[in-house]
Amino acid sequence: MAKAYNPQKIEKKWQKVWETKKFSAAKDFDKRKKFYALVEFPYPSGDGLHVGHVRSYSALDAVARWKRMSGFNVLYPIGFDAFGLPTENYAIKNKIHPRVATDRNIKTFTRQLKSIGLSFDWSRMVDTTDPKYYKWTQWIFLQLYKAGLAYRGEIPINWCPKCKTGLANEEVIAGRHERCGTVVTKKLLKQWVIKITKYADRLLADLSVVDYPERVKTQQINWIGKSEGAEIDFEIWDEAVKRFVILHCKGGSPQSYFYPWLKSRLEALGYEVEVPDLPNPEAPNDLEQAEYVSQHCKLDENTVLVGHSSGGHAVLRLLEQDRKVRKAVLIATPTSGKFLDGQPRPTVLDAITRGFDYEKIRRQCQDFTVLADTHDYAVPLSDNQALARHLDAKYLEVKAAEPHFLVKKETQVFDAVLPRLRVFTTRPDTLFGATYMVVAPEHPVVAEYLKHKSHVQGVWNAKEVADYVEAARKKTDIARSAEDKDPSTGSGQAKTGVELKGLTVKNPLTGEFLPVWTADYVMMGYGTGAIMAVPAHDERDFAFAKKYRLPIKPVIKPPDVATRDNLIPESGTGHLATDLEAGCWIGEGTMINSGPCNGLPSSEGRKKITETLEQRGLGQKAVSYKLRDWVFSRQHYWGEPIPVIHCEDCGEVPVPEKDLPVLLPKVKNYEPTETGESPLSAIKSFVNVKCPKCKGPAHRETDTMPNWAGSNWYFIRYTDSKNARAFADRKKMDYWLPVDLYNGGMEHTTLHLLYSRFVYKFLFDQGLVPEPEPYKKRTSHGIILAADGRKMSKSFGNVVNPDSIVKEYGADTLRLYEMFIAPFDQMVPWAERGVIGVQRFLERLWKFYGTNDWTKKRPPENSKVQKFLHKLIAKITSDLTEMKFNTAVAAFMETLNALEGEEMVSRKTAETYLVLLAPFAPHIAEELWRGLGNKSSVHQQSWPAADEKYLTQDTLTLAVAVNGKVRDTLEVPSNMPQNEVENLALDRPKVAVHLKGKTIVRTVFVPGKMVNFVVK
RNA sequence: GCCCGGGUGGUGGAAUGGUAUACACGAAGGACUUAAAAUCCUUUGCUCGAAAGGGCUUGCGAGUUCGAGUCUCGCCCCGGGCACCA
Repeated sequence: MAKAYNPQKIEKKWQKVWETKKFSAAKDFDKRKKFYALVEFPYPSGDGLHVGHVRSYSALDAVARWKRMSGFNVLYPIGFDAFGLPTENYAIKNKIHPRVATDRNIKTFTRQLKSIGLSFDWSRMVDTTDPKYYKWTQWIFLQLYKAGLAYRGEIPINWCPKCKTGLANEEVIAGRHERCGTVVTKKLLKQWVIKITKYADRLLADLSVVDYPERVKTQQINWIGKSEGAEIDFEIWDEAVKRFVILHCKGGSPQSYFYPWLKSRLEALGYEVEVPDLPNPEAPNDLEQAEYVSQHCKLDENTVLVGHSSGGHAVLRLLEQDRKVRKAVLIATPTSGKFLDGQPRPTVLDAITRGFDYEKIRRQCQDFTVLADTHDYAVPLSDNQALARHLDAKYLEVKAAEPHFLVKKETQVFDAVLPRLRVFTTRPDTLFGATYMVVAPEHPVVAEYLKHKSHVQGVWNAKEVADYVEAARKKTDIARSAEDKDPSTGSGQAKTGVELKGLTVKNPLTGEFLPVWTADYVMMGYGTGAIMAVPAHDERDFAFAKKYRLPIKPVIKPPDVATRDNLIPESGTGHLATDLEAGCWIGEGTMINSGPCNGLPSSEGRKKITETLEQRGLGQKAVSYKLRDWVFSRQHYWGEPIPVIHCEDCGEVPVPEKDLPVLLPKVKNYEPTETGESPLSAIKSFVNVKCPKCKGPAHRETDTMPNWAGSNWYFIRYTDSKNARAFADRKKMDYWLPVDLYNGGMEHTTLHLLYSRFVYKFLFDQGLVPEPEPYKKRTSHGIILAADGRKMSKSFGNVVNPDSIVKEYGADTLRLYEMFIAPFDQMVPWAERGVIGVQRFLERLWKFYGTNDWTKKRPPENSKVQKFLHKLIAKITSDLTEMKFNTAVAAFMETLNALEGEEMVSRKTAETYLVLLAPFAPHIAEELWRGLGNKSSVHQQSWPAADEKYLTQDTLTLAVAVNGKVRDTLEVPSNMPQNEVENLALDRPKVAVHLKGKTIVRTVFVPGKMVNFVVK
């Protein structure tokens, strides 16, 4: 067997054998213990497989093969994540249908993957663009929809002007689209959004039960961004308001429903409140009730009139009869007489029939608020809307605590009666230091202000505010944050903003009046979109206050500067010296200028102030997350159609499950449009459908899903990839899930990894999957850079195609090299000259097996060889466990080097070596194994165990050191007692030289390692 | 700015607080060859020395320890993530 090593020939040969024998097929319900190894399935781009794919796939292939040999029933599947922009762009550019391009690319990828000898179970292959697959992607969407976790909202979203599509927050990296690098802008679009935020806390908490690398966990923790603090309400001050008169509903009384609660809350804030006992509550007469109020209550231009349901009619009637009031609030007041529950209410109907002179009413009061309940059982929303229109009122639509606001505590009513600005802060302890407020330009209070509502002294700078809001809307995120450094301080940012002149709020604890600003350094999407600015203790507020000469009021005294004790704040941030010079201290300290809290440590003040606010109903503990809801719409062709139909009468109607999948139609033109509409919207036969509910005319949703939709759950499908009745059989899921080992790229940490954890948790809540976490263990490979240190990219022309390496060196060389090149989780530049080292190793291995005559009887091998072998068994086993593939390959090389120098290597040793090598270099191991005359495959051998007796040495090389410096080494039997070793060591001339004239004060003996003399 | 990684020969890298530089690439010298490639052998951290041998060395500076690449503190540099998140 002196043939030359010809990898191309033997690799093809064995790949064929393995495929026909189905060595890598996973067996459902097998009695062996299961092991599910998963790699992120590739996106089949036109560029073909990348050496980066090979790195993680061959590493996990080694693990999968090793696990099989260790007696596990291994599932190591593969598939293709084929929907998405790259294919669509490629198709547009080359005028090929994406379907055709995808099929072609999948074919290429399959050929390439197979050429590497990866032991995937190809029978379970999935393709996310296959209707049999995406039927279930759509089905999962419908489950989310039914659970109220998918909704359509008109929100400003990230928009890529180049790809002409909306993007999720996670797809924007440093203000740019992660795929094409274009600067992302904002666009107001009606979008499908998934409420991933509802799972924020669990996604965070369950990170403690999974085995993920620390860097992955931290990235997810930061992305979810939980902050604990408080929400605090600042009353929007109207100095004209002095008293409230509350008129109850039909069947009510001053003691019923929310009236006593509302009364006491308002009184606590210093307002006069009257809740008259209206006559004939069971059969209210608006004229009679208005007359009663007119006579018994004090109504003037400092009064706010509040009417609940039929009480609202009395309010309207009073105004109609020339009573002037400051403000009127109408809560769920009927106007059409069409009651949703169809119950008769004749006296209420009388009032409606009499009608109201809205023009006259509007003259009596400048400020109307209409509060509607979205799940009212009696008053339709349209009644409230009509009323708001007639009165030019501020219109609020809320979901009441109980339908029609019939409950003891109704915060929504309180909010409507007494408008307040709610802020979120992590530092309630600095409440006494708030000197102004800032709201995001998108905050509703700004729009109200511009509409001349919710203010008192008048709107003095409407144009300035409107211009600012418009400018902020147009700015990209990059432009917002690139407003860069303040030249005066070198840090902080030159923030912009304008005051909403005429708008004032009241500090709930101090009663101080504070101006309100709008500035784009406050984000609408975080917290409440409004902050209390504490310039003395927040760098951003500080910079803003300095620029606009707003007052700065210190309320936290930093720890003692003179002693420099306790200078590190709890948060770990802040640099005392510079902060103090700047006049801004963001750390902890002692409270000053804070009334009853003076002298408290700030951490305690936080608790005390929150409690005080809670007691007075002016605030509460709150948690805020940076995580945003997941924008799920894409205005593109090559994606899963969102299975929803819009009907003029029924509104949004989900496609019935029996009608799934909603097939992607064949179209001529799949280029994205300028308008933000999907190209599907031009396909009449697709768009125009019958409503599944009422059979009336309706149209289909034309947005498609993002590329992450199909990859959310693909690992579930692998357990039962051909199931036509369910997304997977529950018994099979119970057997295979969760994934035991999942390897993928760091770039997916806050995308695919987070999304799929969320979807899996959701499915778990629906009782559809067996566990709350999909992946037991996650590992991450480092990316392979090009030789020039840049990212491999077609545009740089530095991409290495694995085909050429396989052709020149063989798949085994490529596999071993990629494992050898660096630690698995570390990024590394490709260096082709290093490939030769691995190839030389395989050539030497080939020669070693070819030149020994293994058929001849050989004498028993010496224990030295046994030791090499068992050391190798132990090393390879532990390296596979710890995914240290680079040192495993080094160990194979080392051991071969050692064996080459030995005369007596038994056939058994030679065989075991190949068994160990089989997971790493499967082809050559198989060829040499069969060359030794074995009939069965090397891959079906069981994994050897290292024998302890060969791992211990009978002689050891000990280091002899003087004062920690090694001076000599000593060859001794491993069981030699300490005193004999010491005596031996003392006799060594090299040691003696350093001991001469000194006294030994101590001797340190480390068994098996060294002896150290400490001398003076 | 904040949060993670990381810094070891010419290069990729190895090292449970115990002989730093395994394994490999590259380089130099040699063998084989008419020659080259391939292969094999030798050398290869720096430095002083003819040699024996000595000194120095894991980004920098301190500390703990009999002993530190490894642990602690401060600083510098590189990579990644987040980025006005209140």
